[in-house]
Amino acid sequence: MCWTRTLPGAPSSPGVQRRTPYEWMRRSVAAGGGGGSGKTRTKDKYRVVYTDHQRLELEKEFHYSRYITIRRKSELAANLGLTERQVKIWFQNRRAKERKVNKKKQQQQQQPPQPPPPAHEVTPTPAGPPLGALCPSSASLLGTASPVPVKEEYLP
DNA sequence: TTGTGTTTTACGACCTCC
DNA sequence: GGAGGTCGTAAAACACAA
Repeated sequence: MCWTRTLPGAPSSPGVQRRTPYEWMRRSVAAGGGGGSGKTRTKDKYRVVYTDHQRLELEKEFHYSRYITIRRKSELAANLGLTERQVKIWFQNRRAKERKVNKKKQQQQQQPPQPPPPAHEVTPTPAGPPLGALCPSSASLLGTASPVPVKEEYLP
């Protein structure tokens, strides 16, 4: 993901208009977030699309720790207007995505070298960019560069 | 504009840990 | 036993080439 898409309301893409998040919020409050009534997969709305803000906060949390604590989960859910279940599933899916990406990278490294791209396309950071390099907009919003400060919740 | 491939939510099945 | 993990998958949302 990495905010390379034209996300609505994303700071890095002010002029681009994707389907406004408020539209789906309006239509799917009951379906989205489980509506507090259990099933979230309804005929009316199969799945909701999280807002940039929700995704950003979740991503930030994921950068702090790939496994969220119960306490942080409930806090985040309350702050973002999601259910704890949604937060949990988001982290599960996010970890799955990371594994998938890592697997892909490994496969690419094991493959024989591809024909060299034109000189102007050679990337200067072949050794795996830091988090911020992959997600510049996210990184800028994170505020700090990679040694990420440990949140007090994660301290013993 | 449309067809197609990718990404993103959400779930069920199964497994592990306390 | 319940909560939460992975894995696989469905389907909507999205990006992009033709």
